[in-house]
Amino acid sequence: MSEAPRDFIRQIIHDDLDSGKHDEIVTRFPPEPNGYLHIGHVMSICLNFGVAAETGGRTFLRYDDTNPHKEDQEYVDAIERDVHWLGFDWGERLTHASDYFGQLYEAAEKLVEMGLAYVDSLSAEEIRAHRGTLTEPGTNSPYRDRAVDENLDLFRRMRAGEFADGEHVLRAKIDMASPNMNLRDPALYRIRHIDHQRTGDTWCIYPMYDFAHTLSDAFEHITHSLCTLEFEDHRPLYDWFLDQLEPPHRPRQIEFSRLNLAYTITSKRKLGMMIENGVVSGWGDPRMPTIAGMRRRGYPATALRDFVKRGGVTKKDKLIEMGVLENSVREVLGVEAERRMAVLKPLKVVLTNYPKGQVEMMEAMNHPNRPELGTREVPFSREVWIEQDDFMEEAPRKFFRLKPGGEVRLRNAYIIQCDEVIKDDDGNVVELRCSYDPDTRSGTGTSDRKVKGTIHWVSAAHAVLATVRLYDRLFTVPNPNAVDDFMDVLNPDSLETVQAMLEPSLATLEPGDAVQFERLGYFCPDSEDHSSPDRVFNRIVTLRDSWAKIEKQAMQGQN
RNA sequence: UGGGGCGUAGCCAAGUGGUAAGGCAACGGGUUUUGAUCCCGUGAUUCGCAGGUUCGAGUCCUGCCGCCCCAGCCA
Repeated sequence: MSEAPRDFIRQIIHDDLDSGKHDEIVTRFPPEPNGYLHIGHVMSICLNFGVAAETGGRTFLRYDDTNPHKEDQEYVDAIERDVHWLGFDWGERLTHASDYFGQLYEAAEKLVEMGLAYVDSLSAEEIRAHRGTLTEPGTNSPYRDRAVDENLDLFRRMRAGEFADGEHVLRAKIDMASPNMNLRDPALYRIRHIDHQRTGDTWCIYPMYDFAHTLSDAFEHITHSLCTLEFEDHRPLYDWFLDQLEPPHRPRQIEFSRLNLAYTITSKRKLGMMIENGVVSGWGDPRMPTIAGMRRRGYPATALRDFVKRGGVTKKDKLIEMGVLENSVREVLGVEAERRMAVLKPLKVVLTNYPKGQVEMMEAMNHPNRPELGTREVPFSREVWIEQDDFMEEAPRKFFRLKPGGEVRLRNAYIIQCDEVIKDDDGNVVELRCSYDPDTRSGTGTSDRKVKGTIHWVSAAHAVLATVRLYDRLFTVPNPNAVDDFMDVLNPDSLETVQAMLEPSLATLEPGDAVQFERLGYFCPDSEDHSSPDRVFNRIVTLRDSWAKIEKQAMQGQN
């Protein structure tokens, strides 16, 4: 058992185990299948499955499918795939609120019989008007004191389909003057003549969240029902159901704060709008904060779990910087990913003193800190591609790369010197003529002279072409949730596509394999669009880049 | 302005009356054929503010301030 951090929820759980209140911890992850799971859900999944696993308990994956109007099978399939991919297993415990529709209905009748629920025939608008406001108490519905028999009859006829949508609603009879709005006679059942994805047309009345969720928890013997802060006000209602119905197992609801990531949005509605408007390609677009998107982007599941662990579990509103997530991703990939060379924005270099037609195979380590991963051979020849950014005609003093007359080491190969810069009619640099020093070959060279910079390259004659997608944050402000219209703060440059040159060994890389393109970042073949002739790579995350910082600071100093 | 929560460094976060852990970021320095990795070092006389209790307060009490959530027949 790993040493998990003792956040306030784990403390409660351990206290309950120590005191003998519970012998076994049972939790549940209860998504509504009306959208894809996102980074916020990752936290809930890790928490629910985590605390149970750490204590030898069990976790249910339960679909909160009480509103057939919004739900779809596509989402249930995606949810299962995503939870599994994240590394969790619910075993036999895959359930649905709809599994309990029968028991839920019976419990509702029981409340009616107890005089604790009534059928209200007011319209939705009238009910709203009777509810009062945050500072003013509500007023009782004229139907509030219907006799039990009449309520029972009406409720049964609601179920039998005798009424149209909205004609009646079953309400709990609690307190219309409660300062807690959730206790002002909340709706328990509404009429919806619509097929349910699982129960078909068996039902035309569907239970509301509070009622269904509380009882589903009780039915499954959930010990700790963990949810987010906005449900804090619902806890008195949760407890009210338990107090009145007295199920044999009494769950406890505990709330924690959501995980918000800076520069992203997690509202299903808003993510859906971005898809509709073509801002992104779908729920699994690599820029999306969905599990599907992050998986396609190349984020390892272990990195996501590590990220969530670093965030902690508290009740404080949080907006976590992207850097924390990126750090988790780099930390995992830095160890696991093999190194390769690729040039994203190619500039041709001709080695004028290198024999035409000659090819040398250069040995390169697959991982500088893990020699056990071995080496590979990379072909070297007279013409190579280097990165455009690695050459500057008028370079600042601290620029350690190539400049006219300057020297640089080609990684795993030779030291070269820039002799001539060739430009087109518009003055753009299109080619560099350089000479190499034969005594400086990596590993076997006779010269031990050193140069300040080392750059990556790809032999032009052997280069494998690929489309590489470079991603950036989707929004330009840290908290797009806080602006009037999130579409106003979209980052227009969240996707850049380049035609890159890869070293030959990359030709056979498959989706699912992540590698580091040295000096550039971590990349992986795209799981949707990559194929053997038409290679498509995603940049998962860049490497830390202290040169970029120096450059930025220099720019700011000038302005 | 009713009710429910939350305020410890730029972002997270330990701390459970005994003298402010840790991570990320930032900033210095070292190693390095990735300006990566790795390694070393630098941060709170102070915990939203003001009083009070106490030998002693981030922890207890009082008042104030700020932020978040709630008026779906959504979850």
